[in-house]
Amino acid sequence: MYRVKSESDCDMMLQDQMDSPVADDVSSGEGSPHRGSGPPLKKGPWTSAEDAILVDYVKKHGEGNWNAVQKNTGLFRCGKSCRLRWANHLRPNLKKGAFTPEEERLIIQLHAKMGNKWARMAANLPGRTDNEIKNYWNTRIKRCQRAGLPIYPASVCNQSSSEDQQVSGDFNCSENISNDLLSGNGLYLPDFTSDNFIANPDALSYAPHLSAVSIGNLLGQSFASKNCSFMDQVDHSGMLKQSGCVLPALSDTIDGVLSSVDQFSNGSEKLKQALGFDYLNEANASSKTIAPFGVALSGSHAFLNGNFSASRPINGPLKRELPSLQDTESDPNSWLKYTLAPAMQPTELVDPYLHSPIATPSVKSECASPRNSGLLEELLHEAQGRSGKNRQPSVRSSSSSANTPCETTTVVSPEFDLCPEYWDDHHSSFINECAPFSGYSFTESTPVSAASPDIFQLSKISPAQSPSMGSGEQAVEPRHESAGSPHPENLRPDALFSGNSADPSTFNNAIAILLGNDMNAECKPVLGGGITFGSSSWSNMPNACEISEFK
DNA sequence: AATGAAGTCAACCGCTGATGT
DNA sequence: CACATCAGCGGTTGACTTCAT
Repeated sequence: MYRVKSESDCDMMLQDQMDSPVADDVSSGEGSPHRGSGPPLKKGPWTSAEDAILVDYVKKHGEGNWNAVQKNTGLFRCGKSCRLRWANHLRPNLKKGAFTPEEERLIIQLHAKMGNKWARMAANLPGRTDNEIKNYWNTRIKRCQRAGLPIYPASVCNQSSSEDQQVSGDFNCSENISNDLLSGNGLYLPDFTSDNFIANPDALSYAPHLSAVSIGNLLGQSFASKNCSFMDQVDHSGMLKQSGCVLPALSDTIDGVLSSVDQFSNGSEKLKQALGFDYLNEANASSKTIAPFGVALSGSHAFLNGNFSASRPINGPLKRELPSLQDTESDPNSWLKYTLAPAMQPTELVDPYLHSPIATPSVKSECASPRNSGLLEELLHEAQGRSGKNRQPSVRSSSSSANTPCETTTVVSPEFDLCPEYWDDHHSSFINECAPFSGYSFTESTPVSAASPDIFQLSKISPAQSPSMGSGEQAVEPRHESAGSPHPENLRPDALFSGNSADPSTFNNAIAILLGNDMNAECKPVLGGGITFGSSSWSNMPNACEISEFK
Protein backbone atom coordinates (compact mmCIF):
# COMPACT_ATOMS: atom_id res chain seq x y z
CA MET A 1 0.00 0.00 0.00
CA TYR A 2 2.51 2.56 1.09
CA ARG A 3 5.86 2.13 2.50
CA VAL A 4 7.77 3.77 5.19
CA LYS A 5 9.35 6.75 3.65
CA SER A 6 12.61 6.37 5.44
CA GLU A 7 13.83 5.12 8.70
CA SER A 8 13.78 8.54 10.05
CA ASP A 9 10.11 8.28 9.64
CA CYS A 10 9.67 5.25 11.75
CA ASP A 11 6.44 6.60 12.94
CA MET A 12 4.85 6.17 9.60
CA MET A 13 2.55 3.26 9.54
CA LEU A 14 1.25 0.84 7.05
CA GLN A 15 -2.43 1.00 6.71
CA ASP A 16 -2.81 -2.71 6.45
CA GLN A 17 -1.23 -3.14 9.81
CA MET A 18 -4.45 -2.21 11.39
CA ASP A 19 -5.20 -5.85 11.45
CA SER A 20 -1.91 -6.76 12.94
CA PRO A 21 -1.85 -9.38 15.63
CA VAL A 22 0.03 -7.01 17.81
CA ALA A 23 -2.12 -4.06 17.09
CA ASP A 24 -3.45 -4.22 20.59
CA ASP A 25 -0.09 -3.35 21.94
CA VAL A 26 -0.02 -0.26 19.87
CA SER A 27 -3.17 0.99 21.35
CA SER A 28 -1.47 1.07 24.68
CA GLY A 29 -0.30 4.45 23.62
CA GLU A 30 3.46 4.45 23.38
CA GLY A 31 4.30 7.03 20.85
CA SER A 32 1.53 7.76 18.50
CA PRO A 33 2.36 10.89 16.65
CA HIS A 34 0.39 9.93 13.61
CA ARG A 35 -2.86 8.88 15.02
CA GLY A 36 -4.77 10.62 12.42
CA SER A 37 -2.94 9.03 9.54
CA GLY A 38 -2.97 5.45 10.54
CA PRO A 39 -1.74 3.33 13.34
CA PRO A 40 1.46 4.59 14.81
CA LEU A 41 4.55 2.55 15.08
CA LYS A 42 5.09 1.37 18.53
CA LYS A 43 7.98 2.67 20.51
CA GLY A 44 9.45 1.75 23.79
CA PRO A 45 10.24 -1.61 25.26
CA TRP A 46 9.54 -4.68 23.26
CA THR A 47 7.06 -7.21 24.49
CA SER A 48 7.74 -10.90 24.41
CA ALA A 49 5.05 -11.23 21.80
CA GLU A 50 6.84 -8.82 19.56
CA ASP A 51 10.08 -10.59 20.16
CA ALA A 52 8.51 -13.86 19.18
CA ILE A 53 7.20 -12.38 15.98
CA LEU A 54 10.53 -10.94 15.10
CA VAL A 55 12.41 -14.10 15.90
CA ASP A 56 9.99 -16.08 13.86
CA TYR A 57 10.38 -13.76 10.96
CA VAL A 58 14.14 -13.86 11.01
CA LYS A 59 14.09 -17.61 11.20
CA LYS A 60 12.04 -17.71 8.08
CA HIS A 61 13.57 -14.92 6.09
CA GLY A 62 16.92 -14.29 7.59
CA GLU A 63 18.37 -11.02 8.67
CA GLY A 64 18.13 -7.91 6.62
CA ASN A 65 15.35 -6.20 4.81
CA TRP A 66 14.10 -5.03 8.13
CA ASN A 67 11.41 -2.83 6.79
CA ALA A 68 9.86 -5.91 5.33
CA VAL A 69 9.41 -7.24 8.82
CA GLN A 70 6.84 -4.64 9.42
CA LYS A 71 5.06 -5.36 6.22
CA ASN A 72 5.16 -9.11 6.48
CA THR A 73 4.49 -9.63 10.11
CA GLY A 74 2.34 -6.74 11.03
CA LEU A 75 4.73 -5.86 13.75
CA PHE A 76 4.18 -2.25 14.64
CA ARG A 77 7.84 -1.51 14.69
CA CYS A 78 9.96 0.24 12.18
CA GLY A 79 12.69 -1.68 10.48
CA LYS A 80 15.26 0.16 12.37
CA SER A 81 13.80 -0.84 15.64
CA CYS A 82 13.53 -4.43 14.49
CA ARG A 83 17.12 -4.54 13.46
CA LEU A 84 18.21 -3.08 16.74
CA ARG A 85 16.12 -5.46 18.74
CA TRP A 86 17.44 -8.41 16.85
CA ALA A 87 21.02 -7.31 16.96
CA ASN A 88 21.07 -6.37 20.58
CA HIS A 89 18.77 -8.89 22.15
CA LEU A 90 17.37 -11.59 20.00
CA ARG A 91 20.08 -12.89 17.79
CA PRO A 92 21.68 -16.12 18.93
CA ASN A 93 25.04 -16.35 20.60
CA LEU A 94 24.56 -13.14 22.43
CA LYS A 95 26.47 -13.03 25.62
CA LYS A 96 24.52 -11.66 28.49
CA GLY A 97 25.66 -10.38 31.80
CA ALA A 98 28.49 -8.26 32.98
CA PHE A 99 31.69 -7.97 31.08
CA THR A 100 34.47 -10.18 32.25
CA PRO A 101 37.72 -8.57 33.28
CA GLU A 102 39.24 -9.89 30.10
CA GLU A 103 36.53 -8.29 28.07
CA GLU A 104 36.97 -5.06 29.95
CA ARG A 105 40.63 -5.04 29.22
CA LEU A 106 39.97 -5.75 25.62
CA ILE A 107 37.47 -2.96 25.41
CA ILE A 108 39.89 -0.51 26.87
CA GLN A 109 42.61 -1.63 24.58
CA LEU A 110 40.36 -1.47 21.62
CA HIS A 111 39.13 1.92 22.58
CA ALA A 112 42.66 3.10 22.93
CA LYS A 113 43.20 2.04 19.38
CA MET A 114 39.92 2.77 17.77
CA GLY A 115 38.21 5.43 19.70
CA ASN A 116 34.47 5.28 19.74
CA LYS A 117 34.12 2.69 17.07
CA TRP A 118 31.69 0.60 18.98
CA ALA A 119 30.67 -1.64 16.17
CA ARG A 120 34.22 -2.50 15.35
CA MET A 121 34.99 -3.05 18.94
CA ALA A 122 32.00 -5.34 19.15
CA ALA A 123 33.40 -7.31 16.27
CA ASN A 124 36.31 -8.13 18.51
CA LEU A 125 34.08 -9.21 21.33
CA PRO A 126 32.02 -12.16 20.25
CA GLY A 127 28.55 -12.11 21.66
CA ARG A 128 28.75 -8.52 22.69
CA THR A 129 26.92 -5.70 21.03
CA ASP A 130 28.11 -2.29 20.19
CA ASN A 131 25.41 -0.89 22.38
CA GLU A 132 26.61 -2.86 25.35
CA ILE A 133 30.14 -1.75 24.80
CA LYS A 134 29.10 1.80 24.34
CA ASN A 135 27.09 1.75 27.51
CA TYR A 136 29.89 0.15 29.37
CA TRP A 137 32.33 2.69 28.15
CA ASN A 138 30.16 5.62 28.93
CA THR A 139 29.59 4.31 32.38
CA ARG A 140 33.24 3.77 32.80
CA ILE A 141 33.99 7.25 31.61
CA LYS A 142 31.57 8.64 34.08
CA ARG A 143 33.00 6.62 36.87
CA CYS A 144 36.55 7.51 36.09
CA GLN A 145 35.54 11.06 35.70
CA ARG A 146 34.05 11.17 39.10
CA ALA A 147 37.00 9.43 40.56
CA GLY A 148 39.44 11.58 38.71
CA LEU A 149 41.02 8.49 37.29
CA PRO A 150 42.68 8.09 33.97
CA ILE A 151 40.60 6.33 31.44
CA TYR A 152 43.36 4.11 30.30
CA PRO A 153 45.33 2.25 32.90
CA ALA A 154 49.04 2.32 32.49
CA SER A 155 49.20 -1.26 31.39
CA VAL A 156 46.80 -0.61 28.59
CA CYS A 157 48.57 2.52 27.59
CA ASN A 158 51.88 0.81 27.43
CA GLN A 159 50.47 -2.04 25.51
CA SER A 160 48.60 0.19 23.17
CA SER A 161 51.66 2.22 22.67
CA SER A 162 53.68 -0.70 21.51
CA GLU A 163 50.88 -2.21 19.56
CA ASP A 164 50.11 1.03 17.98
CA GLN A 165 53.36 1.04 16.24
CA GLN A 166 52.45 -2.20 14.62
CA VAL A 167 48.82 -1.67 14.03
CA SER A 168 48.31 0.58 11.14
CA GLY A 169 46.08 -1.19 8.72
CA ASP A 170 43.78 -2.22 11.44
CA PHE A 171 41.84 0.93 11.31
CA ASN A 172 41.74 3.96 9.25
CA CYS A 173 43.90 6.79 10.27
CA SER A 174 41.67 9.58 9.26
CA GLU A 175 38.84 7.94 11.02
CA ASN A 176 40.82 7.83 14.12
CA ILE A 177 41.91 11.31 13.90
CA SER A 178 38.60 12.77 13.20
CA ASN A 179 36.94 10.67 15.73
CA ASP A 180 39.40 11.37 18.37
CA LEU A 181 39.44 14.96 17.55
CA LEU A 182 35.79 15.06 18.09
CA SER A 183 35.63 12.80 20.99
CA GLY A 184 38.59 14.10 22.79
CA ASN A 185 39.83 10.68 23.49
CA GLY A 186 43.07 12.04 24.59
CA LEU A 187 41.93 12.23 28.06
CA TYR A 188 44.89 10.35 29.16
CA LEU A 189 47.76 12.66 28.83
CA PRO A 190 50.90 11.10 30.04
CA ASP A 191 54.29 12.47 29.49
CA PHE A 192 54.80 13.94 26.12
CA THR A 193 58.04 12.27 25.51
CA SER A 194 58.92 8.68 25.55
CA ASP A 195 62.20 9.42 27.17
CA ASN A 196 60.50 11.06 30.01
CA PHE A 197 58.00 8.36 30.20
CA ILE A 198 60.48 5.60 30.27
CA ALA A 199 62.84 7.32 32.59
CA ASN A 200 60.11 8.42 34.85
CA PRO A 201 57.17 6.10 34.84
CA ASP A 202 55.69 8.21 37.52
CA ALA A 203 55.22 10.83 34.96
CA LEU A 204 52.23 8.78 34.12
CA SER A 205 49.43 10.97 35.08
CA TYR A 206 47.04 9.64 37.56
CA ALA A 207 43.79 10.81 38.80
CA PRO A 208 44.50 13.46 41.35
CA HIS A 209 47.20 14.83 39.22
CA LEU A 210 45.18 14.92 36.16
CA SER A 211 42.31 16.50 37.86
CA ALA A 212 44.55 19.29 38.74
CA VAL A 213 46.71 19.05 35.74
CA SER A 214 47.69 22.36 34.47
CA ILE A 215 49.28 23.71 31.47
CA GLY A 216 52.24 24.09 33.66
CA ASN A 217 52.52 20.41 34.03
CA LEU A 218 52.20 19.89 30.39
CA LEU A 219 54.52 22.64 29.65
CA GLY A 220 56.95 21.30 32.11
CA GLN A 221 56.91 18.07 30.31
CA SER A 222 57.17 19.83 27.10
CA PHE A 223 60.19 21.64 28.34
CA ALA A 224 61.89 18.35 28.59
CA SER A 225 61.34 17.64 24.98
CA LYS A 226 63.66 20.11 23.53
CA ASN A 227 64.53 18.13 20.51
CA CYS A 228 61.21 16.81 19.68
CA SER A 229 59.69 17.79 16.47
CA PHE A 230 56.07 18.54 16.42
CA MET A 231 55.27 16.18 13.66
CA ASP A 232 57.76 13.62 14.66
CA GLN A 233 55.48 12.63 17.39
CA VAL A 234 52.71 11.78 15.11
CA ASP A 235 52.59 8.41 13.62
CA HIS A 236 50.31 7.30 10.87
CA SER A 237 47.44 6.60 13.09
CA GLY A 238 47.42 10.07 14.38
CA MET A 239 48.57 9.05 17.76
CA LEU A 240 51.46 10.21 19.74
CA LYS A 241 53.93 7.46 19.63
CA GLN A 242 56.16 8.82 22.21
CA SER A 243 53.63 9.51 24.76
CA GLY A 244 53.59 6.08 26.20
CA CYS A 245 50.00 5.97 25.27
CA VAL A 246 47.89 6.57 22.32
CA LEU A 247 47.01 10.13 22.04
CA PRO A 248 44.75 11.57 19.48
CA ALA A 249 45.92 13.91 16.91
CA LEU A 250 44.43 16.77 18.79
CA SER A 251 47.06 16.27 21.34
CA ASP A 252 49.57 16.59 18.63
CA THR A 253 48.23 19.96 17.93
CA ILE A 254 48.28 20.84 21.54
CA ASP A 255 51.72 19.54 21.81
CA GLY A 256 52.69 21.77 19.01
CA VAL A 257 51.31 24.67 20.90
CA LEU A 258 53.08 23.55 23.97
CA SER A 259 56.28 23.19 22.13
CA SER A 260 55.84 26.67 21.00
CA VAL A 261 55.10 27.78 24.46
CA ASP A 262 58.21 25.96 25.30
CA GLN A 263 60.07 28.21 22.98
CA PHE A 264 58.49 31.12 24.56
CA SER A 265 58.99 30.17 28.12
CA ASN A 266 62.33 28.59 27.83
CA GLY A 267 63.91 31.75 26.75
CA SER A 268 62.24 33.65 29.43
CA GLU A 269 63.18 31.93 32.59
CA LYS A 270 62.59 35.00 34.53
CA LEU A 271 59.26 35.52 33.06
CA LYS A 272 58.47 31.94 33.71
CA GLN A 273 59.20 32.43 37.33
CA ALA A 274 57.43 35.67 37.43
CA LEU A 275 54.39 33.99 36.09
CA GLY A 276 54.59 31.09 38.37
CA PHE A 277 56.11 28.67 35.96
CA ASP A 278 59.20 28.12 37.94
CA TYR A 279 57.94 24.93 39.38
CA LEU A 280 57.78 23.52 35.95
CA ASN A 281 61.24 22.36 36.41
CA GLU A 282 60.35 20.53 39.51
CA ALA A 283 59.93 16.87 39.33
CA ASN A 284 56.45 16.76 40.62
CA ALA A 285 54.63 19.74 39.50
CA SER A 286 51.64 17.98 38.21
CA SER A 287 49.40 18.51 41.13
CA LYS A 288 49.92 22.16 41.06
CA THR A 289 47.92 24.75 39.45
CA ILE A 290 49.31 27.52 37.47
CA ALA A 291 47.51 30.70 37.81
CA PRO A 292 48.58 32.93 35.00
CA PHE A 293 48.16 30.33 32.45
CA GLY A 294 45.44 29.13 34.60
CA VAL A 295 43.64 32.09 33.35
CA ALA A 296 44.34 30.82 30.01
CA LEU A 297 44.69 27.17 30.42
CA SER A 298 44.20 25.98 33.87
CA GLY A 299 40.67 25.35 33.01
CA SER A 300 41.86 24.12 29.77
CA HIS A 301 43.02 20.90 31.16
CA ALA A 302 39.54 20.11 30.21
CA PHE A 303 40.53 20.88 26.75
CA LEU A 304 43.84 19.27 27.01
CA ASN A 305 42.27 16.24 28.38
CA GLY A 306 39.85 16.26 25.62
CA ASN A 307 37.04 17.20 27.82
CA PHE A 308 34.35 18.91 25.98
CA SER A 309 30.82 19.03 26.93
CA ALA A 310 27.90 19.55 24.73
CA SER A 311 26.06 20.81 27.68
CA ARG A 312 27.99 23.87 26.91
CA PRO A 313 27.34 25.59 23.70
CA ILE A 314 29.70 23.52 21.75
CA ASN A 315 29.29 21.10 18.95
CA GLY A 316 26.76 18.62 20.01
CA PRO A 317 28.49 15.36 19.35
CA LEU A 318 31.16 16.15 21.79
CA LYS A 319 29.36 15.40 24.89
CA ARG A 320 28.98 12.04 26.43
CA GLU A 321 31.70 10.07 24.91
CA LEU A 322 34.34 12.32 26.11
CA PRO A 323 36.52 10.89 28.65
CA SER A 324 36.71 13.56 31.16
CA LEU A 325 38.32 14.02 34.43
CA GLN A 326 36.84 17.37 34.79
CA ASP A 327 33.26 17.47 34.07
CA THR A 328 32.55 20.90 32.87
CA GLU A 329 29.31 20.70 34.65
CA SER A 330 31.01 20.63 37.93
CA ASP A 331 34.41 21.81 37.28
CA PRO A 332 34.74 25.50 37.83
CA ASN A 333 38.01 25.29 36.07
CA SER A 334 36.56 24.37 32.83
CA TRP A 335 38.08 26.50 30.26
CA LEU A 336 35.18 26.11 27.96
CA LYS A 337 33.00 27.38 30.67
CA TYR A 338 34.82 30.60 30.61
CA THR A 339 35.09 30.67 26.94
CA LEU A 340 31.58 29.78 26.11
CA ALA A 341 29.38 30.87 28.91
CA PRO A 342 28.21 34.21 27.77
CA ALA A 343 26.30 35.03 30.87
CA MET A 344 29.28 35.01 33.13
CA GLN A 345 30.65 38.21 34.29
CA PRO A 346 34.32 38.90 34.28
CA THR A 347 34.44 38.85 37.99
CA GLU A 348 32.88 35.45 37.99
CA LEU A 349 35.45 34.36 35.57
CA VAL A 350 38.26 35.19 37.78
CA ASP A 351 37.88 33.10 40.82
CA PRO A 352 37.88 29.80 39.13
CA TYR A 353 41.26 30.53 37.75
CA LEU A 354 42.57 30.34 41.20
CA HIS A 355 40.80 27.18 42.02
CA SER A 356 41.88 23.76 41.31
CA PRO A 357 39.90 20.66 41.81
CA ILE A 358 41.88 18.28 43.87
CA ALA A 359 40.89 14.72 43.91
CA THR A 360 41.79 12.96 47.02
CA PRO A 361 43.38 9.59 47.16
CA SER A 362 40.48 8.23 49.04
CA VAL A 363 38.40 7.70 46.05
CA LYS A 364 37.84 4.07 46.33
CA SER A 365 34.84 4.05 48.51
CA GLU A 366 32.85 6.01 46.09
CA CYS A 367 34.30 4.89 42.90
CA ALA A 368 34.59 1.22 43.22
CA SER A 369 31.48 -0.12 41.77
CA PRO A 370 30.28 -3.46 42.98
CA ARG A 371 29.95 -4.37 39.38
CA ASN A 372 33.36 -3.43 38.50
CA SER A 373 35.37 -6.45 37.79
CA GLY A 374 38.89 -5.35 38.10
CA LEU A 375 40.11 -2.67 35.85
CA LEU A 376 38.80 0.11 37.91
CA GLU A 377 40.41 -1.36 40.92
CA GLU A 378 43.56 -1.45 38.97
CA LEU A 379 43.24 2.19 38.26
CA LEU A 380 42.36 2.98 41.80
CA HIS A 381 45.21 1.00 43.06
CA GLU A 382 47.50 2.72 40.73
CA ALA A 383 46.12 6.08 41.63
CA GLN A 384 46.47 5.45 45.30
CA GLY A 385 49.94 4.18 44.92
CA ARG A 386 50.96 7.11 42.89
CA SER A 387 49.25 9.61 45.02
CA GLY A 388 51.30 8.55 47.94
CA LYS A 389 54.44 8.75 45.91
CA ASN A 390 53.82 11.90 44.10
CA ARG A 391 52.28 14.07 46.62
CA GLN A 392 55.42 15.49 47.87
CA PRO A 393 55.19 18.46 50.03
CA SER A 394 56.17 21.57 48.34
CA VAL A 395 56.56 25.02 49.55
CA ARG A 396 54.38 26.15 46.78
CA SER A 397 52.01 23.32 46.70
CA SER A 398 48.42 23.78 47.35
CA SER A 399 47.14 22.76 50.67
CA SER A 400 44.57 20.21 49.99
CA SER A 401 41.99 19.96 52.60
CA ALA A 402 40.58 16.84 54.03
CA ASN A 403 38.05 16.15 51.44
CA THR A 404 35.39 13.70 51.18
CA PRO A 405 36.13 11.14 48.57
CA CYS A 406 36.14 12.48 45.11
CA GLU A 407 34.94 15.76 46.29
CA THR A 408 35.92 18.59 44.16
CA THR A 409 37.61 21.09 46.28
CA THR A 410 38.48 24.54 45.40
CA VAL A 411 41.84 25.54 46.59
CA VAL A 412 43.33 28.86 46.17
CA SER A 413 46.38 28.31 44.17
CA PRO A 414 49.51 29.72 45.61
CA GLU A 415 51.17 29.23 42.30
CA PHE A 416 50.22 32.60 41.20
CA ASP A 417 53.11 34.42 42.49
CA LEU A 418 54.13 37.07 40.12
CA CYS A 419 57.27 38.92 40.44
CA PRO A 420 55.91 42.43 40.42
CA GLU A 421 58.87 44.08 38.87
CA TYR A 422 59.17 41.69 36.07
CA TRP A 423 55.53 41.65 35.48
CA ASP A 424 55.44 45.37 35.20
CA ASP A 425 58.05 45.15 32.53
CA HIS A 426 56.74 42.27 30.57
CA HIS A 427 53.11 41.84 31.21
CA SER A 428 52.03 43.38 27.99
CA SER A 429 54.06 41.08 25.86
CA PHE A 430 53.05 38.17 27.93
CA ILE A 431 49.47 39.12 27.62
CA ASN A 432 49.79 39.24 23.95
CA GLU A 433 51.48 35.92 23.81
CA CYS A 434 49.34 34.10 26.22
CA ALA A 435 45.93 35.54 25.87
CA PRO A 436 44.93 33.37 23.02
CA PHE A 437 45.06 30.32 25.15
CA SER A 438 42.35 31.60 27.30
CA GLY A 439 39.79 32.38 24.78
CA TYR A 440 39.91 35.84 26.15
CA SER A 441 41.97 38.67 25.12
CA PHE A 442 43.90 40.59 27.61
CA THR A 443 43.95 44.22 27.06
CA GLU A 444 47.20 45.91 27.24
CA SER A 445 45.63 48.79 28.95
CA THR A 446 44.75 46.54 31.75
CA PRO A 447 46.31 47.58 34.95
CA VAL A 448 48.19 44.65 36.20
CA SER A 449 48.92 43.92 39.74
CA ALA A 450 51.32 41.21 40.56
CA ALA A 451 49.34 39.89 43.40
CA SER A 452 46.10 39.63 41.71
CA PRO A 453 45.49 37.88 38.48
CA ASP A 454 41.88 38.75 38.64
CA ILE A 455 42.56 42.22 37.56
CA PHE A 456 43.10 40.90 34.11
CA GLN A 457 40.50 42.33 31.96
CA LEU A 458 39.08 39.53 30.09
CA SER A 459 37.12 40.13 27.06
CA LYS A 460 35.13 37.12 26.36
CA ILE A 461 34.79 35.46 23.09
CA SER A 462 31.22 35.83 22.27
CA PRO A 463 29.09 32.78 21.78
CA ALA A 464 29.02 33.56 18.15
CA GLN A 465 32.73 33.20 18.17
CA SER A 466 32.77 30.04 20.08
CA PRO A 467 33.97 26.80 18.62
CA SER A 468 30.44 25.65 18.46
CA MET A 469 29.93 27.54 15.35
CA GLY A 470 30.04 25.96 12.03
CA SER A 471 33.29 25.11 10.48
CA GLY A 472 32.89 27.60 7.77
CA GLU A 473 32.52 30.51 10.03
CA GLN A 474 35.04 32.74 11.45
CA ALA A 475 35.30 31.33 14.87
CA VAL A 476 36.97 34.13 16.65
CA GLU A 477 36.62 37.60 15.67
CA PRO A 478 39.94 39.21 16.13
CA ARG A 479 39.48 41.37 19.04
CA HIS A 480 42.18 43.65 17.97
CA GLU A 481 43.38 44.78 14.67
CA SER A 482 43.48 41.78 12.51
CA ALA A 483 40.89 41.68 9.83
CA GLY A 484 39.92 38.74 7.78
CA SER A 485 40.90 35.18 8.19
CA PRO A 486 44.50 34.43 8.55
CA HIS A 487 46.09 31.97 6.32
CA PRO A 488 45.82 28.48 7.71
CA GLU A 489 49.53 28.24 7.91
CA ASN A 490 49.51 31.12 10.26
CA LEU A 491 47.25 29.25 12.54
CA ARG A 492 49.60 26.43 13.09
CA PRO A 493 50.29 26.12 16.74
CA ASP A 494 53.96 26.45 16.21
CA ALA A 495 53.37 29.66 14.46
CA LEU A 496 51.71 31.06 17.46
CA PHE A 497 54.92 31.84 19.11
CA SER A 498 57.06 32.32 16.15
CA GLY A 499 57.84 35.46 14.39
CA ASN A 500 55.84 38.45 15.30
CA SER A 501 53.09 36.62 16.89
CA ALA A 502 52.03 39.36 19.11
CA ASP A 503 48.82 39.67 17.25
CA PRO A 504 46.29 38.13 19.54
CA SER A 505 43.93 37.44 16.74
CA THR A 506 46.29 34.90 15.41
CA PHE A 507 46.21 33.09 18.67
CA ASN A 508 42.55 33.39 19.06
CA ASN A 509 41.94 32.02 15.65
CA ALA A 510 44.28 29.20 16.24
CA ILE A 511 42.68 28.31 19.48
CA ALA A 512 39.31 28.50 17.92
CA ILE A 513 40.50 26.07 15.37
CA LEU A 514 41.99 23.85 17.96
CA LEU A 515 38.81 23.86 19.85
CA GLY A 516 36.60 22.89 17.11
CA ASN A 517 36.22 25.42 14.48
CA ASP A 518 38.57 23.35 12.52
CA MET A 519 37.58 20.10 13.94
CA ASN A 520 35.48 19.35 11.02
CA ALA A 521 38.18 20.29 8.71
CA GLU A 522 39.47 17.57 6.60
CA CYS A 523 42.18 15.82 8.41
CA LYS A 524 44.01 13.27 6.44
CA PRO A 525 47.08 11.29 7.00
CA VAL A 526 49.76 12.14 4.61
CA LEU A 527 52.11 9.64 3.30
CA GLY A 528 55.26 10.25 5.15
CA GLY A 529 53.75 10.92 8.46
CA GLY A 530 52.31 14.36 8.22
CA ILE A 531 48.74 15.24 8.64
CA THR A 532 46.92 17.65 6.51
CA PHE A 533 44.28 19.85 7.86
CA GLY A 534 42.33 20.80 4.89
CA SER A 535 44.70 21.91 2.27
CA SER A 536 47.41 22.90 4.60
CA SER A 537 49.99 20.27 5.13
CA TRP A 538 51.42 20.43 8.55
CA SER A 539 54.14 18.13 7.64
CA ASN A 540 56.00 21.00 6.20
CA MET A 541 55.96 23.00 9.29
CA PRO A 542 59.30 23.68 10.85
CA ASN A 543 60.27 21.98 13.96
CA ALA A 544 58.85 24.10 16.66
CA CYS A 545 62.02 23.71 18.59
CA GLU A 546 63.93 25.22 15.80
CA ILE A 547 62.19 28.46 16.17
CA SER A 548 64.64 30.62 17.90
CA GLU A 549 62.41 33.43 18.78
CA PHE A 550 62.67 32.84 22.44
CA LYS A 551 65.90 31.04 22.69
C1' DA B 1 11.54 4.27 55.49
C1' DA B 2 12.10 8.11 52.40
C1' DT B 3 14.66 10.41 49.17
C1' DG B 4 17.94 11.71 45.91
C1' DA B 5 22.04 10.53 43.36
C1' DA B 6 24.26 7.41 40.57
C1' DG B 7 24.37 3.45 37.64
C1' DT B 8 22.49 0.51 34.12
C1' DC B 9 20.09 -0.65 30.24
C1' DA B 10 17.18 -0.45 26.23
C1' DA B 11 15.65 2.15 22.82
C1' DC B 12 15.28 6.16 19.82
C1' DC B 13 17.18 9.71 16.77
C1' DG B 14 19.91 11.70 13.27
C1' DC B 15 23.38 11.04 10.19
C1' DT B 16 26.15 8.66 6.72
C1' DG B 17 27.74 5.46 3.33
C1' DA B 18 26.46 1.79 0.30
C1' DT B 19 23.46 0.15 -2.96
C1' DG B 20 19.73 0.04 -6.14
C1' DT B 21 16.81 2.21 -9.61
C1' DC C 1 24.16 11.20 -12.49
C1' DA C 2 20.50 11.96 -9.28
C1' DC C 3 17.59 10.25 -6.20
C1' DA C 4 15.59 6.89 -3.00
C1' DT C 5 16.15 3.34 0.10
C1' DC C 6 18.43 0.58 3.31
C1' DA C 7 21.61 -0.80 6.84
C1' DG C 8 24.47 0.54 10.13
C1' DC C 9 26.76 3.57 13.40
C1' DG C 10 27.30 6.68 17.15
C1' DG C 11 25.11 9.92 20.31
C1' DT C 12 21.55 10.71 23.37
C1' DT C 13 17.62 9.97 26.28
C1' DG C 14 14.57 8.13 29.56
C1' DA C 15 12.94 4.44 32.50
C1' DC C 16 14.24 1.54 35.90
C1' DT C 17 17.30 -0.19 39.57
C1' DT C 18 20.65 0.21 43.08
C1' DC C 19 22.97 2.55 46.53
C1' DA C 20 24.02 6.03 49.95
C1' DT C 21 22.42 9.28 53.16
